[in-house]
Amino acid sequence: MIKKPTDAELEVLHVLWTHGPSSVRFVNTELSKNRSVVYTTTLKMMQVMIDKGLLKRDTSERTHLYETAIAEEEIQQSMLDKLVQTAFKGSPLSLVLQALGHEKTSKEDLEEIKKIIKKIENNQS
Amino acid sequence: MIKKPTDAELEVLHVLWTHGPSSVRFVNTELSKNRSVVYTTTLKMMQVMIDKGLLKRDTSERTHLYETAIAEEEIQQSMLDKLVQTAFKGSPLSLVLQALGHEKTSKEDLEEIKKIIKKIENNQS
DNA sequence: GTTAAAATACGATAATTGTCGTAGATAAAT
DNA sequence: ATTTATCTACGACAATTATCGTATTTTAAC
Repeated sequence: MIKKPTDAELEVLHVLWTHGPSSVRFVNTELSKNRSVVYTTTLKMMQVMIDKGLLKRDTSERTHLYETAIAEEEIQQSMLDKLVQTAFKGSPLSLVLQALGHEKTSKEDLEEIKKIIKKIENNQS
Repeated sequence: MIKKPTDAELEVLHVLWTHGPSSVRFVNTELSKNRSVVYTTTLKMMQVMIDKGLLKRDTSERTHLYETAIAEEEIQQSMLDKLVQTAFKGSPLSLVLQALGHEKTSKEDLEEIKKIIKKIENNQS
């Protein structure tokens, strides 16, 4: 079972997923674009995330390089599952409908989704 | 902007969404089916939720009746949006694909989704 | 080589969340 | 009417999360 990252931890993961292995300095700079956060706060958080097994790091150089220890898809899935359970009464369908219904989904996106559906249908039959 | 309910608060909301206006006693009994929780804990939580504006209550009787102050859809949408931002790089499509890809979606569910897609397409053209 | 800049480590604290016990009020049961 | 059960209010505390300051080390600049 995956321990759900906190909101602040997700922000860090987001940076690492997007930019790959990074220094604390870089992550902090990215976070600072959204909100005010002190360098050592980011450092401390990322150290805690090491302990939790959410991150790995290379300490061979003075400036340590951090990367995610868990695949993005895995965490996404785990958070999706959790959201379905807690907010959508256990119904993934309900979640998908809500997502489609209220987002202004583009034509291209709809095509993508139809493709996936066909794929699933083929596998089922 | 809606303040995101905590996990424990979501459990309470879940009960109220499912069963409508309820007493603390009833909510606590429901929660107890899943995990061990003391009556006053549930009471305190629901009182806090009143302060946060997540619940309303009728205090005209000795046994207060609580109900949700925010529509289920609104909270669902707000949590979806948040998840999309934090875990899916801002792409609702990515979330939907992930949800469809990993869940064993039934034939019936797929039909439902196709219906929604058609509906959206019609509105767009 | 001394100073300045940048990095890590880590403890302290604030803020939030979750938990529970006790007190007091009200109603029901006997 | 006294006891018992049930309810609310609320303070206190533990656990988790988030934030930051200080100390120390290491590199770079001068």
